[in-house]
Amino acid sequence: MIMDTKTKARYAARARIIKAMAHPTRLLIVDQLAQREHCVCELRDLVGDDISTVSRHLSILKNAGIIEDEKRGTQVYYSLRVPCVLNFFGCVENVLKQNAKEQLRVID
Amino acid sequence: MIMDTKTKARYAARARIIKAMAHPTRLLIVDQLAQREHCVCELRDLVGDDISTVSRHLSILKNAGIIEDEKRGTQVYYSLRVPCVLNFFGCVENVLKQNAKEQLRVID
DNA sequence: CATCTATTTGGCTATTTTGCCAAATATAAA
DNA sequence: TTTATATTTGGCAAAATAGCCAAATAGATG
Repeated sequence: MIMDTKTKARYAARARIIKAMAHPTRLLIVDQLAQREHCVCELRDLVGDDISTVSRHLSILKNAGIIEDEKRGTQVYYSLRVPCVLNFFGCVENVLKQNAKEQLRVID
Repeated sequence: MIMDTKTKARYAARARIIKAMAHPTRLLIVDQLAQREHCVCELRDLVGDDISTVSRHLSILKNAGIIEDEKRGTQVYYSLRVPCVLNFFGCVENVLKQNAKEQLRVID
């Protein structure tokens, strides 16, 4: 009972979105943008990486449709396009907490 | 205003969880396990990949704490440990729908 | 126009991820 | 014990990702 092409494509599309979130720096960026829009240089200061690296992370998130940009003068401001991605954090914390509990249980 | 080590570690931990989900096959597996537990060979039939590949995907999900396993006889049954990951799907569909809308808008 | 600042992109290397095959392991059954 | 089935693991090669530097681009300002 192998998957048809259409179903496969659907999962691939979903994975692309999630993959865009699957990086520490990009999670931090999303977290920051949840509060307010930021320009690239502000995010570089927060992240501490080379600005070209930050720009690449931003383009990955933008490409996935998670954030959007607006150029104002010489700066580019990024903001969260789909706030529901913030719901990920709650569940992720949940998983981490469960894992920690399990760790304790194993050690005992 | 660069990040401290602790904060960095927190985002890294979160990213590890999300990365475990960031693959089409693994999303399919999570989706299936949401309905009921499955043994590896059932999942292999659904996925269509080599069984060693499926096993590796399962170990990644298990390692992240998203699924758990139980050996019964010669088979290993996997089940969802943290159902809240299913909430991801709703938001991901949301993003995909928004992206499609934007596509339409651009074409017009 | 020349220059400055902010951002993106090309190009490169190092690292990680993927997926297969073959071999190892574990349990059940003959 | 031998055999068969289910699963995991080692090892490899191909592909994708990450992050840096340097160069290109774009807008603002003198």
